Amino acid sequence: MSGASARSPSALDVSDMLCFAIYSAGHAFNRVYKPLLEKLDLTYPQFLVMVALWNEDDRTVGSLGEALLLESSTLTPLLKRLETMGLLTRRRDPADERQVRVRLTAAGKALKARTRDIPGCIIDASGLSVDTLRRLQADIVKLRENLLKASG
Amino acid sequence: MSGASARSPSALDVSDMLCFAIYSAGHAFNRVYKPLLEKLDLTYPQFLVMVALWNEDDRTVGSLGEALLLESSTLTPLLKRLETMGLLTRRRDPADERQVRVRLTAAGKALKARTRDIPGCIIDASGLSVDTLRRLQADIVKLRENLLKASG
DNA sequence: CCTAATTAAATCGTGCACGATATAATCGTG
DNA sequence: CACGATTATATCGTGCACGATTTAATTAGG
Repeated sequence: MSGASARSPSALDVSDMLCFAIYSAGHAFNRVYKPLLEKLDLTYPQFLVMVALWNEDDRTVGSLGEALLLESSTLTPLLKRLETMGLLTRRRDPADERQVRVRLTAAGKALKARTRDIPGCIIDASGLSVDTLRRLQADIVKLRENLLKASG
Repeated sequence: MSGASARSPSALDVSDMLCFAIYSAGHAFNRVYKPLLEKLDLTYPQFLVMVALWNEDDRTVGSLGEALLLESSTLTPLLKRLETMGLLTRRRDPADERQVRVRLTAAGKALKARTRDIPGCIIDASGLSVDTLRRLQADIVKLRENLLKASG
């Protein structure tokens, strides 16, 4: 048999690769979120932007990008869609016209109430205890920090 | 202060969400892989397809989709690009013309030699011990299985 | 057989995601 | 205060990713 079945730490087989586990777990999360978010007419990345704004409103595009680790080339069209839906407004900051300030509308704020049961649904779908989830989350954040450090 | 800072298990704040940790860790992995894969002229999903084929050649599109948890609508254009690059061939199976068999070319097989130091680079970039990585991988695979079960 | 149902890929439309580049405003230095 | 450098966002091009639909081949039932 080939070396792949030896399951060495650096095995080059998708089923053994942590990066693939994370890549595919991301897709799996998306599949769980999709029916829940469709009721709100949001995609998952749009939902993340809304969560960020519910926790801190009136932010610049850059501040959102820092929180979500996304570039303006990703956020700008996404924010325009949310603006078209009437969930937020985008306006140049008069004090510094380079910046665009993103603010929730009343509808955007109101939408939060309709997300109350989502965390519970996700926890249920994960099939893991809250303690396990918390530990896993901390480990992955640590991993992410190391990876970002390594990639400059 | 808002409820978010209480860090309750179902806290609706991106920095507390496991799904976001995984989503952003996926992006972080991509950033580490990018310079390594650019030398091979591969994207990360293309690399995953090649890894799958290095471990088992002469597969159908469906078999690749099952291994990588991707749909034919994702794989077909991706495989066409790899075919254009001369790394693989796509041919209808004469025994069942519904299926398309994907086979590595000599160039595709040869490319594997140029990936030898990638696993080591990734392990280094992760900043974690091989044991920790292995445990994390197993936990995330379990999580993924639960999520896929829950999403039908 | 021969048609209905099933299966396998491909196609299409929408929405991320990012690097490279462009545009415009602000800052820093002399 | 002028002008080069920096900063913030937007634009463009490429490549996933998926659901819905389409096309074509195989299988099953009568």
